[in-house]
Amino acid sequence: MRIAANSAPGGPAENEVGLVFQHVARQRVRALDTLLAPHGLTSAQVYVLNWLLRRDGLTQIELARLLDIGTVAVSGMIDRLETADWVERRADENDRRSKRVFLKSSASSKAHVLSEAAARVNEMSFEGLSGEEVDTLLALMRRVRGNLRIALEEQAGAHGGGDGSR
Amino acid sequence: MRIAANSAPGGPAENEVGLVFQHVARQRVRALDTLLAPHGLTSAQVYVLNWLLRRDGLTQIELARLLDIGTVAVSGMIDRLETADWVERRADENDRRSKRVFLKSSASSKAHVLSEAAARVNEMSFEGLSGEEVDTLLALMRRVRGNLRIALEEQAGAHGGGDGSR
DNA sequence: CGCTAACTGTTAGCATGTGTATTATACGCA
DNA sequence: TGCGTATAATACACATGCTAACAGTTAGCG
Repeated sequence: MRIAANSAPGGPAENEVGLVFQHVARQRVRALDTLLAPHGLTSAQVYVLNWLLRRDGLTQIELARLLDIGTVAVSGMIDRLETADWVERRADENDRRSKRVFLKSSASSKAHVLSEAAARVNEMSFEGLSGEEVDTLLALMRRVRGNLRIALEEQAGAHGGGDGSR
Repeated sequence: MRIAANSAPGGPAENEVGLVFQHVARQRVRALDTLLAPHGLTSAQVYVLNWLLRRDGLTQIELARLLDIGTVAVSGMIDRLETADWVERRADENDRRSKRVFLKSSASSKAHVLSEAAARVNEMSFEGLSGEEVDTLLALMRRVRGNLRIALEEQAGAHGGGDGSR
């Protein structure tokens, strides 16, 4: 099937730019999910577990900020991780609003699986790219992320916006 | 809050690489959704409409391939777009299994809104990057997408895999 | 102290994506 | 011709994200 080039008369080329970011992100999720499925884990869950491996006992709101998702999404994630016995919630001693999330041993013992899967997806992604190209790509992506972070804050603030839950 | 650098003892640096792709993709969705909400549209719906603006009457499976999602997801998308009266399904004359999706006038008349929103998100994303840097970034992203496309096919084929619905 | 505002987490309802299974149709080859 | 396979769309169940609304707790300030 042939698709018209970007400059098609009625076809906005801006759209294709957006799709490439969506596609890469989703492809990486699919690749990671496939690698993790035999262990009963998903990519999103592994992002949570990896932060906890670095820093056990994070509060849910700290996780939300690190993962750049809302507190509602974290709540659901921890529900599922807790049900599957990977983590447990414990009340914070100093602030009864907060709950801290701790890894259980079943999760800690899987640390190598998580790193290996992440490394494998990076290999798949960067096949044929030089180290320098990978560095360039990641540096540019981080600049884009920074741009969007600022722009989204302005966007939220502009229309009388929300509670800052993300 | 300070986060340990990538080389933290137990903390796999591979993970942070994955997150940057996830974050940029989600941030772009959020920015686009915010711009489109006043028009009663979402980013995913706009990706569909934009392809139809280029090529009206695509079948659902063609849309699935262009958007790199499964046929099930397309089915749901078109359900919602049809309910909101943006598009309509018509039976294919030559193949009674297929349904072709056509824009309704309410959608065609919004074409400029869609391009402007997409262009605005690109401005937000690429603020402060030179044209050359943007080209470099997009070229590298397309190479990554190509790598992952191949790797995912191998991954699917390797374990006795599926029906090729994506 | 007490009131108000901010913060943390959850519930409810929705959009978007996934995998698996099913139905209906089309096609290829004995 | 007819049987078996491939294809197109869908139903079902679930994971992940969102917004809005709420409850409980903390903190700030008169």
